[in-house]
Formats: sequence, C-alpha cells, structure tokens
Amino acid sequence: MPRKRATIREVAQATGLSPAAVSYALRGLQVSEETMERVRAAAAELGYEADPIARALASGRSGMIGLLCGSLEDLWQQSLAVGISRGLREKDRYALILDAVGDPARERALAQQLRDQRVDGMIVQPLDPSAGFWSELCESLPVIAIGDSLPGTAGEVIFDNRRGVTLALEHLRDLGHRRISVLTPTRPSTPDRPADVHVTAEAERLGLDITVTTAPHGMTAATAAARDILLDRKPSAVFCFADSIAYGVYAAAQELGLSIPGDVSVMGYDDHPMSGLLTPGLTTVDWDIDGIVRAAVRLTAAAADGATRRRRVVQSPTLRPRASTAPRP
Amino acid sequence: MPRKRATIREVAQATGLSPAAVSYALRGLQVSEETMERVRAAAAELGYEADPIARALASGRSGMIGLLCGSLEDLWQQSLAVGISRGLREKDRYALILDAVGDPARERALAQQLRDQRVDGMIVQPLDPSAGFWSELCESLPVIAIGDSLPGTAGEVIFDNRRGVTLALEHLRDLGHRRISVLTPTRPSTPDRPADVHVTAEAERLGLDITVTTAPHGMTAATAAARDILLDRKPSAVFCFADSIAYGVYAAAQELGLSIPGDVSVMGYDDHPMSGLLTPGLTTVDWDIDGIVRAAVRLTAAAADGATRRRRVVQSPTLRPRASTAPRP
DNA sequence: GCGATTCAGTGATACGGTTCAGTGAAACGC
DNA sequence: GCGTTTCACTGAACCGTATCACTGAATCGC
Repeated sequence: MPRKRATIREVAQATGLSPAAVSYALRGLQVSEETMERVRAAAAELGYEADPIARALASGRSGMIGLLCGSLEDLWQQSLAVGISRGLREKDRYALILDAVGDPARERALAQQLRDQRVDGMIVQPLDPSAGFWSELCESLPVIAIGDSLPGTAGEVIFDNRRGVTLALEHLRDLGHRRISVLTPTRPSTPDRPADVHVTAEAERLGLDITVTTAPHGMTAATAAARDILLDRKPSAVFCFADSIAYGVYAAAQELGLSIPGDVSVMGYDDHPMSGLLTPGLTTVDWDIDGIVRAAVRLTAAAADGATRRRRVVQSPTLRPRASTAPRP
Repeated sequence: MPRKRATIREVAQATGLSPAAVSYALRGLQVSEETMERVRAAAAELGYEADPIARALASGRSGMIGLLCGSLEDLWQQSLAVGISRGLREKDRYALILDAVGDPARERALAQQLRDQRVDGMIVQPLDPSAGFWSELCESLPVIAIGDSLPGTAGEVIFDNRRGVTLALEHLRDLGHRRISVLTPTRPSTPDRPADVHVTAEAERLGLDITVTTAPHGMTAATAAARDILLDRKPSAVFCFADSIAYGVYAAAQELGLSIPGDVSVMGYDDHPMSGLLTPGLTTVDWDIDGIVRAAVRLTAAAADGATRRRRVVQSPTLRPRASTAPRP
C-alpha cells in the first residue's frame, strides 16, 4: 500500500485552488475543462483518492449497497449473494452482505444497521414481508426486494411462487403422488408467508394430502428433519422449498436405506448448480438465478443513482424434471 | 425504522453535559457511575445510537473486519465466508466480504479499498502470497492469513498443504495410479504457489507421472477444462485442488459417459458438505472447515482488539476416503 | 493544614470530505 | 453603456463523533 493518502487540501494547495474547487473538479462539476484536467493531473501525481468514510459522512452516501439475505445457509442464496456482489462491483459499488440467519427479528436489526452505514440502496430477500418496518425503511432509502413483494420498494424482482408451486405439485400429482410432505424453511412465527399460502391452496385444488414441516437450511439440520418425516409419515413424495433442504432429504434417505425415487420421490425448488450432479438428479423448479442477479443489479444501481421509476420484474419458473421423481410405486 | 437519529449533542443537551462527556460515558470511560447511568437513560430515551460512519472518521476504526476471498466461485470458500461472517457477528463485528475473483491484481486493489473503509482487521486468503504489498499492508492493520503464510501478519491459520498433497497422492499411488492429472485453480501468473510446489515435489518422490492444468473455479469452466483433459490425456486418476473443481470433473465424466471410479478415479481437496452426497462419494482431503472458521474468528477478534501476540494455527488434513477412487483397472 | 494526586468533566480541535451562499469578472441583451 | 446573467471559483459551515489538553474540586498523605 503506497504513500499515505493525500488529502483534498493537499491537492488544492498543489493546484492553487480551494478545496471546494478540487472537490467539484474531481466529480466533474461546476468547473472549467481546463481546471478539471489540472486537478486530475495533480490528484494522480499525489496519489490522491477520495476517502470513502469522510465522503459518506459529508454527503450521506457511501457507494455501498446493503445486501440483506434471509439465510446464507441456503446454497442457492449463497450463489445469489456472490452473483449480486460481483455484479455490483462491476458498477463500482460494494455490496455489504448481511445474513439474517432465518430470524425476522434479526432481519429488522440488520436493516437498521445497514441504513446507519449510509448504504445508497438495499437489496432484500424478506423473511417476513408483512413486517411493518419495511415501509418506513423504503421511505428513507431505495429498497429492492427479491422474492416477495414489499410495499414502497424502488423495484422488485418477484418470483411467481404461485406458478412455481403449481408446477411442482402438478408434476407430483401427474406421477400419481397424493400423500406429500412439504419441507419449508419458513419460520413458524410467520406461517402466512405467501409461498406457503400457495402450497396449501394448490394442494387443496389438486386434492393432495399435504403436511407442511419447517426445516432450517443447512445439511445437518435438514437431514434431521427429513429423517423424522420419512420414518413417521412415510410420504410417497417430499417437496422441499429449497434445493438445500432436498439435499438433506438425500442424506436422510441414504442413511435410512431408502431409494430415491424408488421408495420416495423428492422435489427441490431453486435449481442450484449441484442439483444436476446428484444421483439421481434432483427434479426442481428453476428460477434462472442469472436473470435474477442481472435484474437485481440493474434495478439497484438505477435506484441508487436516483432513478425514480419503480420497476418490477416478475420471474417465471421452469420445471426442471430430472430423475429424483418417479411414478408412485 | 424509528425517529430520525438523535445526535450526541442532543443527548448532551438533555443531560446537561458536554458532548465529550457523553461520548466517554457511552463507552464506559472516565466518568462516574452515576453520570453513566444518566447518559445511558437519556440515550435510550432519545433512541440514540452512535453513527458508525462518524465514529469511523473520528477514530479510524469501524468495527468491521475485511474478508478478502480468493474466489467465491469456490463453494468451499463460500462456506468459509459465510461461517466467518456469522462468527464475527457473534462478536459484534461486521464482515465486509470482497471477492478477488481469482485475480491477484484485483486482490491488491480490494485490500487497499478495505483499508480505506477503516476495517479494524482483515482476513485474507492470499491468491499470491509472494506479492510485495502484503507486508506494507500488515504494517498498517492487523492481518490474519488463511491458507498460506504471509510476512508480518498478526496471526495465521495455515494449511499443511505439504501433508495434504502427500495424503492425496499417496492414496492414489496406493491404488496403483501413476498417470495423474492435477487440476488446480492457481492462476498461471503465479506458478510458484506453495501448494503447487508440493505437488510436483511429491509426485517426483512417489514416482508419479503428473500433468498440472489450471482450471477456474465454477462448474461450467471446470467442466470444460475437465472434458479436455479426460479426452486428451486419459489419466487413470484426476486430483483436483478444490472440491468445486472435482464437481466439474463429475459433470464432464457424466457427459462423456465415463464411469467414476471405473474409468477414472477422482480426488478432491477441501471436503465440502456436498462431496459426501454425490454418487460416488468424492474422496477428498478434509481441512475441518469449522475449526478454520473458529480459529480465524478468534485470531481476528483478538488482533482487532489489540492483542499483540502473534498466533499461528496449523491445520492438519485428514484423508476422507469415499467411493470416487478405486484401484487402477 | 498544605502541596500533590486523583477525579469528573469541559472546550477546542481534528477527521476529510461536501455543499450552500456569495463574489468578482466576463459575457450578454438591447 | 448599463443592468442582468452566466461562469468559475471561494469561504465558511457542516456531517457526528473522538480525543487531547486542561480545569476546578475533592481526596490524599503526613
């Protein structure tokens, strides 16, 4: 790391200008072309680079985008976070990634802390879309929601979960399954999460016998939950609301000596890159993660730059049938 | 998000003290018990919380720890990052995660930017341990290195790569393999990376016929590289320097109709949670990621809090034999 | 009872920028 | 040729906290 930071004052001194003029010049404001060049040259010479902290304090903007993840234990969300982080870097912005660990209370606290960091915008995968603080938050900075809709956001990338659930459950019904266990990462405290509502509604419509169980993300936790379900309820199919959870079911089935899809069919939801590599390949619902990343980055950058138009992208799911689902024996 | 931030001045006014006194009181310094209580109460009442940006500017510390990852395309590094991020949160610190995308030049720039953010410390997985700027960096803030050793760090969690490579190659040799392809994520520009040196040295010692190829992390890229190697060189075994890359080999083998381990044995390096779920299970070298996370968090927190003793943890690998390796046909 | 220490708290300044209101000179309209 | 704009730039205030040097009062030792 080179010479110890030059300040704006030193550049001003070197050019014979006032600090204010230098500040303007470096941002291409209010000064003549010629002065701008002179300042740029001096800044380069002195190795001057604006101090992001001081700038944030003075201007109230930091160049950072807050990324508030529901639970990074989910591999798919990890991929999403990494993708978004990279996308933002290409637009000269940092992502400040925070992990709510599946806890809505923590989600709220972290949102607050992100705001304190003067993030220019925030990307959120709301755990609890019905929480009251979102609208207040949206008023104080541009928020982009991913997944579920939120009131007052500057933009949204919404998953058509209704459609996704339909694809999954119809697929299982078409294979003859009636008795289906659903494993969802949703926390018990927010039982009315949109995606879950769709599940019970669709199940009713299709005449399926559904049991919904909560399982944390993360292999070991999901495996434990899956073990119980496979033993107790003996469903002919399991529908997991995240590929990560389906991986837990694979592990449990392996332990119990159950064959997939011979003894039980398994469906995922996300299409993580690993899902195609497993044996059997995991039948799942693909949300086009690259598309989501691109849309989120685009919307966020625009909103943080002051775009006012509220954009809403609705992501459509695709059924990705592989070998983990088969007709009911 | 509640009332709009109270400042320290308002708290001062409310308590009839000077701002300085409030500042001290809130941090439990220099003031009487009684005043401290009074200030705390007033602060709570006004909903005051210190502004991290202003604090960072004034004090030069931010409470954040920079986490500089080599390449987050690697699933194992993703797990590491998530784990460390969580561990730090439990110590009331944020992680500011940056991804060098496998590019040493970018690694350097990001290190600089992290420092500009006033991070209290930095955790680094150096892509290029021999780069000159590390020692300068270490002088200006406490750096914890993960993986390879670095001059001047405040602490290190070193992988005994020599031992890891030995475990892997001896395992393959014992199974009768001689003609082995090595796939490593190292960039061509730093060919003398310690881990790679061990490979060629060990291969020589064991009398193995080795070819080293560079493959980026990330399934699609690794798959492409693996395809070429499997077709052109027809090794009896492939040793991948990251489980993520081994996944690419699985995909390539699947495409080409090659059986693992029937036609080719595959070894990984890391032991990512998914490796045990694959069919066949991936034989790999386990570095105890949880131990690494714990050690890194502990060392970093200590160093950021001003601990001076330089701690060095050496991580020993364990061979995790599964089904992807078999005797040479 | 007197000088030397502690103690609790103050005022000023620093951190490194941004931004608002203002200024003198040049350009402009007519 | 005079009043009005525009242009390029300046001075000062400000963002919200930390910290240094200092002060007056209380405490201490003897």
